[in-house]
Amino acid sequence: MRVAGGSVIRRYFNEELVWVEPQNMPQALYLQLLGFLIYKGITEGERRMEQQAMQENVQEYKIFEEDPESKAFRHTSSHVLAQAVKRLFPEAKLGIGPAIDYGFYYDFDLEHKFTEEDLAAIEKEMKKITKANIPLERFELPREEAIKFMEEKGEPYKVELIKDLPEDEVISFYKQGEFVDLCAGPHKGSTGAIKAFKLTSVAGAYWRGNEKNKMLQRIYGTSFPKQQMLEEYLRMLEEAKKRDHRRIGKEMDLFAIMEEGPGFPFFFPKGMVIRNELEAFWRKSHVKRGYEEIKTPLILNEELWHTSGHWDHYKNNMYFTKIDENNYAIKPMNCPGAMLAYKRKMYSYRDFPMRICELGQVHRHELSGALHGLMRVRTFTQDDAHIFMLLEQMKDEIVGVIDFIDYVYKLFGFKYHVELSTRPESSMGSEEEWNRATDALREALEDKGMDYIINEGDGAFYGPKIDFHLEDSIGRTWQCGTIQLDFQMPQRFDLTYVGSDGEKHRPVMIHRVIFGSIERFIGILTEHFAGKFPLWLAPVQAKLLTVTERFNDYAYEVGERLTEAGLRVEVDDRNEKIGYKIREARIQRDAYMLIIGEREQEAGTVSVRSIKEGELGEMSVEDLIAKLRKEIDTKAY
RNA sequence: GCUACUGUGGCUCAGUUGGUAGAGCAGCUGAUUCGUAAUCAGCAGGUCGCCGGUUCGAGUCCGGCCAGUAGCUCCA
Repeated sequence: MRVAGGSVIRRYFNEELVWVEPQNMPQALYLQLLGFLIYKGITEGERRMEQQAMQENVQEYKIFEEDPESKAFRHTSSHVLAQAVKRLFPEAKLGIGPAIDYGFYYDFDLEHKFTEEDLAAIEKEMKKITKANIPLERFELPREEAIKFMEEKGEPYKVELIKDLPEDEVISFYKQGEFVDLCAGPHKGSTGAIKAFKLTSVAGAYWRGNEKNKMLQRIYGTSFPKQQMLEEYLRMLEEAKKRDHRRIGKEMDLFAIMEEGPGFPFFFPKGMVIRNELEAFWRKSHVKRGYEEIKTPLILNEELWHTSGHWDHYKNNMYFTKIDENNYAIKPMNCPGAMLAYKRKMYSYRDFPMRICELGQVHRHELSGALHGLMRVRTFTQDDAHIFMLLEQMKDEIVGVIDFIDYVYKLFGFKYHVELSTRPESSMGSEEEWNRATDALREALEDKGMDYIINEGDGAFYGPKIDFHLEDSIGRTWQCGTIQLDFQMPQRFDLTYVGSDGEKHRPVMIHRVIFGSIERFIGILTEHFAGKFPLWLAPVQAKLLTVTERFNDYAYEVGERLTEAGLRVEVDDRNEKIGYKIREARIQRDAYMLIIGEREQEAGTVSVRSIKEGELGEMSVEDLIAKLRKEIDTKAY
């Protein structure tokens, strides 16, 4: 994984770490880097220097999560966990126990449900094991013996794992004291290497990730070679939590999800400012790229969804309703509506490529346990587009969309990764069509020289797709942009155009989104910027704070001028102390605080304080307006 | 949907072995007119998620439902 050198951390404030707006580095990446540094065991002072160096010229960093040495370290931690559990609960059956990005986990099958107290007891037992500094020894067994070995130990899950290994695979075990585990390794030499760890949570997890299998209990933990590193890491997690979009959304009064509508978010005035600015930006940038906008209905009859294939492949996620004894569905996707819009008239090959976009609100019945703030909801607005074209225009169009998405994400300073998803089990169309479509996407990616992961069987039911994933503040990734190639819908809806030969032909179509969903995108933006949005998105761009009520008139006068200059302004004219007003404005993440008192009134100026940069000193109102306008206009379309 | 946990005034949280709700902030009123992260005082605000059960008595125990959190599964 490559990381371009970016600004990481700038200063400390009252002992508390201040997160710097990651202009070109997402929070999670920052955490990873820091985790890596912590892992390397450097001191606070060294770390700051290290960070300085990172800012200036470091082009590439190997990340904690991928460092093989630290991975082995966390993996050994999971074995220690399993050993401790086996000591305390001998009847527990072992599942799997790998290292993960920031820690490790182990799955157990056990009647008894692990409690908080159990975790504490297990931790204690783990301490004993690490203190005893037990050496880890690797040994190998032939297949049959390995199976017999695990059968004798009464580990049915391990037996299953061994049986599923390829015939020629070497079957290796690691032994530490009385504990033996099937494991490919590598590991640390002994349990004493693990100096600091913490079990963080217990959760259910299906055996081998299949919901038809039994649900096992999974214990999560994290570990480090030094206690101080663990503490540092846990503090980082706390900091990351502070930028959770659900928390900031509440603090800034942007949006909320209420008990009366699970998964159906409300947007309040300040949230709507962000939303409307995003939509305005979206429209302008689409017009510039030759898109035309449409709007299709939320509700369409059931017949349509049979035609589109949604009935067969997506029914479980749809909401239905009845109107005058006829069956209707609330749209879970915008494509069928777009198909009908296409079919309203005849087209020539000269009309292509035809790019039709739509901010389409969809409803999907997501599982209750999957809902998560704005990131996973039951109604959301896709910034959708359908592009109709000739086969030979396909690659250029895909490349065009990739560039568009890249442009938008870079504008916000997002780093992202790309996945290519192939044919799922439940799908329509022929093998040949799928191959052709998948190849087209792959070629476009390779043309652009983009790194991508292949995600087997994860495509949409009507076609393969390229997904763009952005990270949230604690490193979870969320799919936002996607480009999906579709040979099915045009067939199902019998879409045609007239070619140069005067005959009817079938157009090729792609679906794509850039934000993915406006809701999710706002959630990610909120965390990415920790609520300190770029000025063009900031709900309040300038907040006027008067030192005493005597300066209210002047404040309103200045406010008027700023409003006329097109800025979003609020005046805090309350009878409160200036420190109090500043504190509140900071919590609200108002972009610029303008302090107005005696000095400013007399000089006809304002004292400027930026949420990002702190005090900037006195400024004339004209200069301020020029500065803010310039900052807003850095956003291009 | 599954597993575990959680659910007390707008927000953040107290509430001891079951005896009939408490704080801070926000809000309102008044005083203060005070220069860069919380001025002081007073007032008001809660059928303790909902329904049922146990009990003389339940925020506190039990059951069901609803919602949330973490993870699994699924996905923009």
